[in-house]
Amino acid sequence: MQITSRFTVAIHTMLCIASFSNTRKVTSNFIAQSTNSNPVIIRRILGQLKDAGLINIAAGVGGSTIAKPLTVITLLDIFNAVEAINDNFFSFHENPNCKCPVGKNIHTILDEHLDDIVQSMNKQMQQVNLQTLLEETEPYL
Amino acid sequence: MQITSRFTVAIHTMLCIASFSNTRKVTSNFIAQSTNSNPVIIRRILGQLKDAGLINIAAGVGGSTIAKPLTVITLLDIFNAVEAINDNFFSFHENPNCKCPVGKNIHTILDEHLDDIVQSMNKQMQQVNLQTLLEETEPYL
DNA sequence: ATTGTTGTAACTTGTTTTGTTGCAACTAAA
DNA sequence: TTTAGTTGCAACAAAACAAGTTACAACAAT
Repeated sequence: MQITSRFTVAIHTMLCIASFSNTRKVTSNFIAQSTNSNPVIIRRILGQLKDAGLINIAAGVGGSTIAKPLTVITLLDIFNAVEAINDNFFSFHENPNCKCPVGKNIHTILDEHLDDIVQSMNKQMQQVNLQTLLEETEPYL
Repeated sequence: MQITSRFTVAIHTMLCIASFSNTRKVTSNFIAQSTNSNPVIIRRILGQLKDAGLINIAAGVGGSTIAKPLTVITLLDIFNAVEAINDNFFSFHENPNCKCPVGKNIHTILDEHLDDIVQSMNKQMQQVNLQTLLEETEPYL
């Protein structure tokens, strides 16, 4: 069980746009080459990032730009944009036996604790913003 | 993207053993009925829990028991037992373009931050032990 | 008009999770 | 020593999902 590569590809995508959109047109094809992925895969991710309000996409002529100040975009924003889970990070087996006291209440017992885990993950993801990542990239540019 | 139900089924399994093993024989079949799963699925999970040293399984005659004090077994122990990831919770797309400064360094840039996220998740999982969960279950027994 | 791009649908491929069947090995008890 | 109930495991099937691919209409600047 792993978090999909979509998350890190989306971060990679955001970094490409942030790094290059002021000097060249950043198309799905360009990003696909940098990530070693596929333009259509990237377009799907770009669409999600746009729906989340993180980027703008130029229709027709092409190319994407960042839609917000880099300091306010965090890993959590990107994660939520491309991983449509939010409330169901952990999954349960369906229809546990309601005649068993454990089976009957497993959801009630676990929900709060699992939510705490998600919250602590979210909190840590919020600590990292795009500006920071970009600064860590810049020595290599 | 969701964490597999194996995790919550494993917690459910541990709770069944903790709740019932002193009054009856807790077999894979019994647990399968409580979780609405399959005895073989449960046996696979039981095997992982045993390998992690969390339970004992009686060969031949059958039935499982908890192998450690309930207070020292945490959700993290169970998670690590059944989700064989540990170091690769987040995944990357393979072979990013090493000619692109972002592609070339994406791993270096992200690894530490992603590890922080995993660590904060682990830390929260360690906050919840089986004893606590059992006490929360007991009102329903 | 032409060109390059996006958005999207439809399909394929590969992997993983979950379920299932079958059976040898084992242990306690009859 | 047989019997009954159970585990461990292999092999396979089914379902779900991630990722890749092909194709094409819609679009906007030149």
